[in-house]
Amino acid sequence: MHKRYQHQDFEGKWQQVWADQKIYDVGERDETKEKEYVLVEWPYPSGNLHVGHWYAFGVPDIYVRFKRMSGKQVLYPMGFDAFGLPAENAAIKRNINPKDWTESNIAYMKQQLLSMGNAFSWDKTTASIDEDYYRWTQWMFTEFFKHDLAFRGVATVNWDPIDNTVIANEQVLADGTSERSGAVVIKKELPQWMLKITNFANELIDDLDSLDWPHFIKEGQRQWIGRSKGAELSFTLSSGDRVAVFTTRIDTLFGVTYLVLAPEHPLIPTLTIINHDEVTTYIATAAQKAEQDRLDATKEKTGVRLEGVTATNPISGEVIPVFVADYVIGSYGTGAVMAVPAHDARDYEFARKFELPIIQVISGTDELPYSGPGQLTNSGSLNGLSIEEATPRIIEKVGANVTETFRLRDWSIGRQRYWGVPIPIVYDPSGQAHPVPLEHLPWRLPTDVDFTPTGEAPLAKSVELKERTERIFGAGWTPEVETMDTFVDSSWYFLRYIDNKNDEIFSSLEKQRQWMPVDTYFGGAEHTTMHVLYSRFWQKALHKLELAVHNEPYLRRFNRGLVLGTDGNKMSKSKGNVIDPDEQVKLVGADTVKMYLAFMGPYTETTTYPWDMGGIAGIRRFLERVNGLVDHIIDTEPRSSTEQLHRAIAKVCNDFNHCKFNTAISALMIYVNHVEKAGLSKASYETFLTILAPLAPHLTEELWATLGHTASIHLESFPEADETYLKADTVTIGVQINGKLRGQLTLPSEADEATARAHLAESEELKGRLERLTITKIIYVPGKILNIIGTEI
RNA sequence: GCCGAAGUGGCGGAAUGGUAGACGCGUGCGACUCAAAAUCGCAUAUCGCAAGGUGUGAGGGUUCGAGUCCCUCCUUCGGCACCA
Repeated sequence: MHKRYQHQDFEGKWQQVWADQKIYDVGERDETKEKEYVLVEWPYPSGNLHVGHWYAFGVPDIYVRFKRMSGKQVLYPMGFDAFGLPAENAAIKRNINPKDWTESNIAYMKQQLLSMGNAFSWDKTTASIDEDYYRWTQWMFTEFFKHDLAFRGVATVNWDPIDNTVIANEQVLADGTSERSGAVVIKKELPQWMLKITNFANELIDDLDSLDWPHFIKEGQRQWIGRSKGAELSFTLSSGDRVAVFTTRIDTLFGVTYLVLAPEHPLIPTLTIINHDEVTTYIATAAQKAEQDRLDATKEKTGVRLEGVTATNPISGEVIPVFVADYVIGSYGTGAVMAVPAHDARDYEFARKFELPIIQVISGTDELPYSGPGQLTNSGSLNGLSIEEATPRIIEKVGANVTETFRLRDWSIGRQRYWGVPIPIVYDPSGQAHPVPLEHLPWRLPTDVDFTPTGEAPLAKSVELKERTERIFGAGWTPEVETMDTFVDSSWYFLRYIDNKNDEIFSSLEKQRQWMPVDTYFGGAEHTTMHVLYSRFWQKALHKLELAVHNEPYLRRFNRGLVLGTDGNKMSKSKGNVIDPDEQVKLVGADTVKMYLAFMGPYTETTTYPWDMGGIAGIRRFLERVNGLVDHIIDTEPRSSTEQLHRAIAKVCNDFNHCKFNTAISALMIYVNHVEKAGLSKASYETFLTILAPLAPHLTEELWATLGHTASIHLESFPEADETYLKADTVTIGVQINGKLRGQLTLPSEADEATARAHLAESEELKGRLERLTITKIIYVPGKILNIIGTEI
């Protein structure tokens, strides 16, 4: 008789044993085995594990354990992305140091993570706040600086005019106000530390082709980078200046009826403009314009004509007016646009408002604006040509350059915050920036800082930082006072895991050759563009500087879904629908919680799953039955049980490989349903425990030990299905008449068509129908279907 | 508006172009019990007494055969959003 399933009696015990025996540590690379690097996004140590963490780390753990048992050397590291605003806010609120707060959270969270019973490679852990981590973050930044990949540029930032500080996009609320002060956020041009991600724009798109990622993630990145192929050409102004414009539709050049410059366009201040005051006022208003208005694409277009300035259409020689309007973006393309109101919705709207001529130059419809295919018209000698034919001719005629433009901007990484990696730059007395040399790294975050927000960068108030700079570099030298965006920290953590104790370099080429690239990266959909793109850039930049072996960090990427509350809403304290995983674990055990999350639905779908109390009870019920399975052991099991076992092995193995944990679990349920009735041998019982082990590591370990085993079940090999048991003697197939299902037929599994016909002739079920049928054709797909085509009498 | 994903029972979801609804939840009936819970057994897409129909968002198409492939449309979700 079996013991009751008391998860609380053994889950903690086994977690302790695994930790003591370090059975999940990977140690050095073992070249006799294939490697598998499984990565999950390292968490922010908020101090409390929620269901999302379980979903993010617990379900991939199934895959990890399966691969490990299948003979791979699996690296499944865990660490902490521990810089960031929440620590600063918590510290301000509780009047404690962000470092202490963060470190105590990490310690607590490690304990919680252990309670999940995951097979983490704890010997490879790291955290972004460790000095031997951020030292290298800083060093790589200085290398980028030396190679012009990090630079001081000008970026448009979100400016909070009440707090007088730069705020992040995420802190701008949907209505365009600041999350912090409630002020209406404005755009401001400020000098910023930037990373030259745009240098890699083409590679970041083109190299996606080599990756085994879902289509939608690749498309998301492509769209984010936003490559447009087109042409750049110049218009000559009445002042003699030339204005470059970028267009994807140079074929519509004859339809240009005006030119538009962005308010930020550098040429404007140099021009002699009759209505100078009006233009200046407009530009000032546009610059101060609230984020609120800019967000609203449906708002009416505004602009001012530059009186006294005209431009000449390079192909028609026509003289056209020039406008300044904020619907043209200064930082995209050349910051100037040739307006073709007949074939562009925005230009059309603007032209209607300012009563400008609209000349249709592509035929196809009378409905304007029109952007579909057609022939050129009103285009001089080019009339009648298709868009494709006309494009190269016009390019040649006006001497345009075929070019590409990107939506992607350089990455602005400076933050006026305390709790981050100090940007390792010092300025000499003339204001020239110099990288802090490696011997002085880590360039430590000073502690003598009041980080209460005032609008000034907190590090500017540090006496220690100022004195340190002067002591090391000389009198009059000053430190950079900004810290780095935390996305920088997480752009290379997977490289540190594999060589986390190296003092010489952030990650040796040797270790990279051994472990990189990441084979499977499980993560959240919210990181599709930002983090995944930034870290791809970082990898490419390192590769270019010959500091990284590989050009791409992640071979395979999966985005998981989102677990909702029982009411179908996103879990939130205010809705009171938060499921506390600790409570659930206490109630039903870690194995049940993990298996329930895996059973809810396919893991690699980016969708939502409401938490179902009945569903988790069902999983617990299943594990109770597994616990009692020992009572069904018999000396000689029937062949059906052996067949079912091997079918389950084959199915589970295949499903695990494809991360389809839900159907793998269902296969195991089918097996248990069968052997509870038919009985199973002791050998089969042991085999079953090994295939269940990745899903229920604690229970299977306990049952394994009960059988007298002294070594862990997790060191066993994953069984292989025996082909001879996968084939049944007979097979039941469907019989269709004219494509409609009309009955069934049980045949020997290797039956040929003649045999199938012979069985059909004897079928009582189908007799009546067949008598009324003149058969013209029979389609027989062995093991699948018999379709009889004919005419009914 | 553009890009992407998805629409299957009361619910979560299964289904290499080949018997739609596996598995689980829920529900109903039964067994056990003084009773309830737990557990076990049976049933459970839908219309129909039945024979037999009808069914995977809608409508077309390809095919011997379509949830699956193609076209048009609708709805929901996610991302981007004046990017020339």
